[in-house]
Amino acid sequence: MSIFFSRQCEYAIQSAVYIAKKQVGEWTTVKELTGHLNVPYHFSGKILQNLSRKGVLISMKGTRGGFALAKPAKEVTLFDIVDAVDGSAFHTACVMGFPKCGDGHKCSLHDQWHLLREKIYQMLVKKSLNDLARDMDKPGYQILP
Amino acid sequence: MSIFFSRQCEYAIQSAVYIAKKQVGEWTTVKELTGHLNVPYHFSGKILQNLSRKGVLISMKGTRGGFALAKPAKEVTLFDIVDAVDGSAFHTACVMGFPKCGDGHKCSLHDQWHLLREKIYQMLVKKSLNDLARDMDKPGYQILP
DNA sequence: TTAATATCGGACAAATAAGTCTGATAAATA
DNA sequence: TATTTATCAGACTTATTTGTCCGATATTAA
Repeated sequence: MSIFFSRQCEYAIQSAVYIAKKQVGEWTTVKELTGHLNVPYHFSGKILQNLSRKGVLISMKGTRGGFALAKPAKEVTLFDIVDAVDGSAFHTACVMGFPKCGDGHKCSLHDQWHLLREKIYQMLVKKSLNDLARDMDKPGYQILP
Repeated sequence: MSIFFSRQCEYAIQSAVYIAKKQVGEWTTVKELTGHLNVPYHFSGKILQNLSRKGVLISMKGTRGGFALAKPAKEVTLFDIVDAVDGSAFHTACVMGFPKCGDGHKCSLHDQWHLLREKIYQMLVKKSLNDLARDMDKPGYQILP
């Protein structure tokens, strides 16, 4: 099911994109979010709480409360979300899991994989939540209902 | 721990590389394998049995038994191993997990990711077990003890 | 034929990830 | 102030992955 990110991380990304579509100053509740996304209600709560502990989101309790981005959507990258949820171990670990693989003893895929994962990193770090939200509103890109 | 492949798949790859270093006609036992690799004994058995069910390995019971490649190491690609263990869902699923992402409704990363995963696929399908075994015997590439 | 040594099959146990529930707390509104 | 509605914290359950155990079967060698 999940390919490169954990399922929790996929949920986090989708939620962040949804929230990034909102006007500045608007709050998004878990109820609204899970009404539009295919994410379990209580699990969503956990994920958003985690993102606000990590400083990606801010939260407000009470009747008109909810979650919002801690920074402008232009300044939050996809990598920020991934890093907050899954970490960035993919940047150092051997793709085939060889324990000794490193600069001294490189595995047969080491250099190739290094290049590819750098491209993946660039893809994540260059894409802001603003980019994502904008793209997914274009015709042919619509995904969220 | 595991980055792109499941841990079981990492074990399978490492085991396949080890076996590919053997002469044609030699059998490798689970005991020998787990003596050299950092893979749990009984788990290793399961993994190799699975690979032989999938036709990647052949097996022989009894005193001089063990496992061996079903085909010459030149003809077995890394993708064959990955496909046998983890499948090839990474080829079709949306990297951010958007349920409706497809040719009609592409997500914002769709095309970029398509390119990258094709490069990953090429990396896997172009690398034979023979290549891997050869590379990992070179100085600076040594990983298996 | 017997003993030793290997895979095979299935059930089982442990660890991790995913998902749920409940009571507490804080903010807004009546 | 009381009620409503939201997040928050932690314990809990379920599902999946990882890892273990044991008895059966097949092969070799004494």
